[in-house]
Amino acid sequence: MSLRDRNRRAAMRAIQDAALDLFEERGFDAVSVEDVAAAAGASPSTVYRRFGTKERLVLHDEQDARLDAELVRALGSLDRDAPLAALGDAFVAAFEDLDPAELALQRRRGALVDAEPALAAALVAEIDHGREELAGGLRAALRRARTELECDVLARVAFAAFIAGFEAWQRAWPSGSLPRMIRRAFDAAERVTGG
Amino acid sequence: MSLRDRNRRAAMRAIQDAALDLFEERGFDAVSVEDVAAAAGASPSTVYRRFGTKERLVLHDEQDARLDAELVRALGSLDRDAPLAALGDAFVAAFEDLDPAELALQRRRGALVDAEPALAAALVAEIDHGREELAGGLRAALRRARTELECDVLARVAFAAFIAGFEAWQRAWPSGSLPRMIRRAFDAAERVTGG
DNA sequence: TTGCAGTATGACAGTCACTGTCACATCCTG
DNA sequence: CAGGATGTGACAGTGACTGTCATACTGCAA
Repeated sequence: MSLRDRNRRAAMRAIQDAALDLFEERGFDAVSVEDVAAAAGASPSTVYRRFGTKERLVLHDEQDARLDAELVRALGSLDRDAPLAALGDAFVAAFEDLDPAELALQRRRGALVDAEPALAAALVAEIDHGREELAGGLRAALRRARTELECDVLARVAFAAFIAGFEAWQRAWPSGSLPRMIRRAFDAAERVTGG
Repeated sequence: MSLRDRNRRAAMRAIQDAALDLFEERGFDAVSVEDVAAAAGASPSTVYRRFGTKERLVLHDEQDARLDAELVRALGSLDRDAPLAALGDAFVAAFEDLDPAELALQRRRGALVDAEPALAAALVAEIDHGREELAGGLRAALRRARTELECDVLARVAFAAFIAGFEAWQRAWPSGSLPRMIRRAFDAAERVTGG
């Protein structure tokens, strides 16, 4: 990672921090992107260049890369007889050993998303994009063992369990462990299907 | 249903028809709400009053009420030992015996949603709202038999299967039956879990 | 240290989705 | 036919987002 990249990350963190402060204080709707830019000592142009949309000021997450990597890894060596369990392992692994500061940031963002329908909508749309990529990967990895429809359903169920676990963790905050909650959600998924 | 209601429905259908025509012809982004209003012989004010957002010009569906009703019915007499199957029955029932014109409209809207990320995002958000309501209903109906987490996961898996079935039907168009595709998706859900 | 190439930045103008308001028309009801 | 309730269009305003351009800056190499 070059020096430029590091600078960019630092700048984005500063802007996101300023944005979260303002949103928590006044509410998402009552704060304009211009306000955020001013508070962060940047121009609106820069904010848009970095984050693209107002919603991504909240949703942007450096941690996402880790989940991607875990899922790619899981796809590489996938147990064809228990694919959901394997995907569950990947999600759990992606959220294990998280920095407490990172965990608090997750919680902070989650609280805003809960309070703001516009953020919830944007988050769901983003997640759906990741879900689609996973479905593609599963189709490739399970070409022989499963139908296209099964791969699609599998990807959906996996993300369904993940999100359910994440939200259960948020409801239980500050007690409870995120990876453990995700694990429990995957277990629940196996329990509620098939009677 | 009063005369006023009937008039309103007719007006909404006319506006939605005009909107779909324009969006298919020029693309969603290249058409403004003002264009739609002009084509439908109404004012932008009226369009916004009826539909709320530009996306809902495409997503609005009179059929939604039927799905709601079926889900409420399913919740009323829910088999606690096979809740996913019962929900599957409800989704299948909601899309059985559909008017061919209604079916074509479903397909038309689906094609636009596939082509336009903004529409996909709005649709996913709308569905997520329905999913949340179902989760609430399940918590009430299964209070004794299942945990909150299980109810949440169950609602998510049910909608996951439904959407997967719907999309499979779209991919297979014009062959294939929508209720049968939904049924197959629910079967797939039971197959891919616990495997 | 300095000069250079590539890149980030900020200013600006423009589009359009969406909101709220108000006067006016139109429609069921008694 | 008079009444209030309801629907409508015109209008002004806000703010998210886009594209462009000149300028400033940064990291690298000589």
